[in-house]
Amino acid sequence: MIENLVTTTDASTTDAGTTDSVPVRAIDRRRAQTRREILEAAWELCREHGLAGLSLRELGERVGMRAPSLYSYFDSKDAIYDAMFAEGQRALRDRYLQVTAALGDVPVRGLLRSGARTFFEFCVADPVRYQLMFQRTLPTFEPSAESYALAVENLAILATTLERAGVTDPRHVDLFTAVATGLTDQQISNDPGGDRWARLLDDAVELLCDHFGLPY
Amino acid sequence: MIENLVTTTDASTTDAGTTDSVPVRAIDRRRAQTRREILEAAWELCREHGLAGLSLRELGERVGMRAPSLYSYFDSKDAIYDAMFAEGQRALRDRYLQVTAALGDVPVRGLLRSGARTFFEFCVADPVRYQLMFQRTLPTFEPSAESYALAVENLAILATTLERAGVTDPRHVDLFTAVATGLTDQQISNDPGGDRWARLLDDAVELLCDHFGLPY
DNA sequence: TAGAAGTTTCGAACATCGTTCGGAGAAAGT
DNA sequence: ACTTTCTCCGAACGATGTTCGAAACTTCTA
Repeated sequence: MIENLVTTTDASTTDAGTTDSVPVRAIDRRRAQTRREILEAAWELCREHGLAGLSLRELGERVGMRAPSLYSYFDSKDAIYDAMFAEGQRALRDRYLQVTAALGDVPVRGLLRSGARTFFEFCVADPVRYQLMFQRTLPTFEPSAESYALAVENLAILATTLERAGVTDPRHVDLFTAVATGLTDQQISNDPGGDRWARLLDDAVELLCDHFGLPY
Repeated sequence: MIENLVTTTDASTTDAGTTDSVPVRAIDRRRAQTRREILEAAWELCREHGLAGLSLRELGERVGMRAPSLYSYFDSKDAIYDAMFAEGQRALRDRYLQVTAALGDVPVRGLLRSGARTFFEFCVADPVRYQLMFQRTLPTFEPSAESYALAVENLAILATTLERAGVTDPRHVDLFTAVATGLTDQQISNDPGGDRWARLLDDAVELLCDHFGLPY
């Protein structure tokens, strides 16, 4: 059982996509709903035209308004990216917790194997999201403190998983993340939709476990 | 002696940074010189404002002309990126050949160690160049056939090096590149200017060599 | 229910961007 | 000296993110 390690900064409960806490007034619920629609359309457009190809006029059109109207929901274009970034981090966290909870008692190597695969498949499932979350590619965008905290939290979850598996040396943690992201990156960049590097994942984890001296 | 192999398309000989082949007419030499100046200024600006932050008006100003004048040297902004991409690939190839030539007869593990380190240090030395060459981040830019051929050539050099060291299994080649790029990417993204992942490089190569069953 | 307060929408406009066009001026070739 | 070629740039086009202000709509309060 994984208890409440959640209640730190903001975005307390797992609200599946909302940035603000759950609204009470009807007007606020409508507003939050529109925000969700905008973000959903933004994801679509980014997948169509690339992350940097997002146009506010086109985005507005897709949700039935003009570009300036978007500014009553988000302070800027980068604020939209920031909300998407936060959504991605929350989705990854939920996936981590979900997988960890479903696993129960599993040998340490299985723990690392499933951790690596969870990350890998999460990234491969949505390359644009991966680019936004892990590759600092948009020139003006930088995640806000709140969103960055979510990323830190996810790193902490990873570190906890590794520690639980007996990996304590920081060098080993770094090597593990490097190999996982390396395989992921190659897969997305050089064989999108395929499994050329996906097939190497289990072997790589096994190799690292040997190197770390972990039991089976 | 380099005779008149000029009349083909372009880029035949090793001209260390020029895109077109070595010009004979004075006017063409002047033109090539201006192209080099533009590219040099473009590198500078990209390092200052990020790869996507390059502005043609600002670029023109830095080389003493207005933005439209750049169009007599490059067909478009993406053509400038393409020339920079090609420059990067040529620089990496030269670095590869230079290191390989200096090595002479070296045990296979040393070969792989120095190959990985060459790549790593080349990338870390200029993150913007790395982003342009290896991360598909600019939405409209795609390397031209000529430039892409340089990238393929570099991959071939890498493959040859691995083969010479006894690594023939394609899965092993893929794993090697994934680990090398993974360490590189983490270093650039999460510890720029530091050596947090650089220190792991030799260990990682050694680990892979063990896994490949290579002699010492 | 009437009016005040707050919120949402959008046309117009600004600065900036990559890019095109056309003409002026310089350089090169004959 | 004449012609051809090339270089440079002001003006302008369409697109971008963003701001402003005035309407229209919604919500709250007397």
